[in-house]
Amino acid sequence: MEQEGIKINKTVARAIDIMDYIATNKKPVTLATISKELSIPKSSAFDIMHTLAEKKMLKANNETKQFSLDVKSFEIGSGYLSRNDVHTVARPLLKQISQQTGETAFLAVENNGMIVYLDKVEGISPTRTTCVIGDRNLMHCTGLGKAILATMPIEKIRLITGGGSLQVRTQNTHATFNSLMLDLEEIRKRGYSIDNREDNDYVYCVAVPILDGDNNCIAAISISAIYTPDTENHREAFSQLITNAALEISRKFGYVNPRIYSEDTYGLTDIN
Amino acid sequence: MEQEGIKINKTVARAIDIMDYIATNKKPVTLATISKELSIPKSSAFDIMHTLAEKKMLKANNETKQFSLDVKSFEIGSGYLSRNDVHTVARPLLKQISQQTGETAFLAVENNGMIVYLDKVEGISPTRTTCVIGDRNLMHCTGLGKAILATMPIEKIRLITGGGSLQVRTQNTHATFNSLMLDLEEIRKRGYSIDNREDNDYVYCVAVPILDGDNNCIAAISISAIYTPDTENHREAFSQLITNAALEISRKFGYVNPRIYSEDTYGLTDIN
DNA sequence: ACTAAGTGTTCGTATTTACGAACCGTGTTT
DNA sequence: AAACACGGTTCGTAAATACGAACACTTAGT
Repeated sequence: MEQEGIKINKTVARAIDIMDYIATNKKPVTLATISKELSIPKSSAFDIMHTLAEKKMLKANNETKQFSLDVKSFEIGSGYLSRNDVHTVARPLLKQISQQTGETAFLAVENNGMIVYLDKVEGISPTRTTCVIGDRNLMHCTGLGKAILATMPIEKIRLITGGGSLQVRTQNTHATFNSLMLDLEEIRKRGYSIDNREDNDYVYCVAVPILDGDNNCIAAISISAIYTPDTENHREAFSQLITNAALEISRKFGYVNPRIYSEDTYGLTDIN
Repeated sequence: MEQEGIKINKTVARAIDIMDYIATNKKPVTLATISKELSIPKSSAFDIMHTLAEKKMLKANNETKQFSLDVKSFEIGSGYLSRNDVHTVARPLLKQISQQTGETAFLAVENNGMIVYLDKVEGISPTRTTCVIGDRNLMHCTGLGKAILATMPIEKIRLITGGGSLQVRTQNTHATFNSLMLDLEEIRKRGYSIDNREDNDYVYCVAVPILDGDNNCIAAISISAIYTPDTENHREAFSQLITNAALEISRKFGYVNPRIYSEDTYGLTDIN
């Protein structure tokens, strides 16, 4: 591992790791914590964190000696969305879907083997589902994640999931790689993924990937609702809406096939 | 200037500057551009940008050789909002205000002498106003900016605005420091700021600051509408709504005074 | 009251990075 | 087709950072 020719600059890598740690750990942290958790010498972390604070990336509380994120991190992060085409193209469609169904519509991308929620439009339903924008989640137990996995060659799926037994969240979560692969095959035939309480005991969701002109999966969108015994009755309507929206978005990125999961979409023909 | 005892780490400062540059310039940039614009030697910028790319902060397009922001920047930026208390406390109030008026409600903070838009809830009005979340704007010509300026001591206002002639955006923009100071004094008496087409020829807006237990201004909220000859008729209703909301939010941060601009709020008694 | 354990901070030097210059690859001009 | 311009990449060494150790300060324990 790490035999890449890329020369990693230790200082900037540490700066990012520190901000990432503070962003994911939902509490502000002290210099000592960072030093311990990330195995960075105190004096080194000191220099880095104080420059980050000077640059308004981190906010230093002089009383509690705790560091939290500051506005510049937000400004830079917003820059990602404002020039991320998927986001701007998808948003009106998400709104439309949310209005038509009363449920919440989501947009997510894959990154480092997990999904990252980019956007949501909450429905008016009193029992609507939600999530925190920017948060990560597992792929094998979410509708969005499975929709994306189904576009990938088997080697990549194995790499991401680990290939053996999978982390279980509910009674319905796929516990094994083989079980997941069978589901992915169905997803490809069906044209959309279903998450029937696999991530959360109360949430039902259908999702479809977004593809570009090179048949690369660049994102996925979903409709998500609180599960009730008659949720299945809405499945057909939900899947139609979400598939049409995904096709419309995909076409704006040059995708030309008439359906989302075509043979060209994924490099995989048999799952053995 | 800059005689602080803080030892700035050149490497992390540059890394932040690079991301900041890419975030504010709305186009992807090449290594050469960064090197020229930020006066960083090519070979140094090379190392930094490639580690940033490795860390998923930047995305490197191997064909066009252009760098843009990647998801991690978004994730980190989202971390700011999810633990920024003002944001979570203010959001439901913004929603409420937007529903009651049909117009757009905004939340912004001050940073480095400018306002940064943190959140908005767009109204249903077909002629609603909007902005890009995460963007910056001038203080002296916006309702949000003036509401915040009015809480500051005169030295700080002078520092931020430059103290002399001000950048003019419309016929109504304050062109001089003195003109602005007279307005701020009125704002303090009135309890809220008015932006009557000072930033944009078509936008009218009322705004109020959010204060914490130490009487520090931590943010501002506003209602913004397309200007029409009868917009003034809504002023009283708008200002009541926004002031009540600001007081409600401020109290959650320990603010105890019965009105927003009390004598304790700002260190300033006369403007000469 | 003293000790101990926890912070953050400073400082000198071993270690790492920075960066000028040379190189490579592409596309454009002459 | 040679020369040029303009981008990215590599490399050796001057220059800047990293970091162990010592220090200072606060809080908790005995």
